[in-house]
Amino acid sequence: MSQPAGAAGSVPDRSWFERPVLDVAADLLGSHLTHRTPEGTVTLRLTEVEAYGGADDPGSHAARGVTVRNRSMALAGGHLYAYRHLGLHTCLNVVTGPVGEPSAVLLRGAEVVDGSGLALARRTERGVVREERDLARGPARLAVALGAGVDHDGTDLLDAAEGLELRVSPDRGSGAWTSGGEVRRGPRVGVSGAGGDGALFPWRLWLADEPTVSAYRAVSSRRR
DNA sequence: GGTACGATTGTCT
DNA sequence: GACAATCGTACCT
Repeated sequence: MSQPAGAAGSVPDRSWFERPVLDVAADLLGSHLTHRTPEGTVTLRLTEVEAYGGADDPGSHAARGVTVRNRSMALAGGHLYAYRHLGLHTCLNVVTGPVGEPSAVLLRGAEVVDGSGLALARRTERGVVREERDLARGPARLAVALGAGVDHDGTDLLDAAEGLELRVSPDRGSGAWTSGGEVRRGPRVGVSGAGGDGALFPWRLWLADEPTVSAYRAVSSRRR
């Protein structure tokens, strides 16, 4: 398959991922994530992410240290941390920081810029897709559209043989967007516990005016 | 060994 | 707007 003209961005190196998690999160917005499989290729443009730190972040999986589930968070930056939530859904994270310092960026929303037919087919298998913007709006939907699951946990994005490739948006300058919408910041979605009110950790980042950004939902109090 | 709960989503009212 | 689905992990006894 030939590279489309004007293919967005460049492939970052390891040091790009080993920066502070908030810096990486901000720079991931607008970046393109491609997954090549035998059935086809899907490329996403990331529009919404959330940053999660280590022991200092009470909302993070790593708040109580590295465990079997979150061990991928402590890998070198540039790896993928994928986990199953509620036994139903898969959520994808890009690991940041150096080895042994768990932190990651949760991919919450994206626009399908290539392979929308394949993404739609994958999503339709799991339910009804009402609008095209819903293809990858929400972390679990994003994972389905991309064709990634928990078996991609620990995958290295810098290893081309894995079929996953990240390209940083060419619009990214030194920390500020010049086009394509501005970066907004707010409390993280659905995080319960000490980090739930978002006052201390407004680490959800998204691009303003993007229809693929998921709606904010406060922590719901549900009976069991 | 047992139990509570979660970085969600889809459906029903 | 509210709730059920569903299961692996963490924590407690």
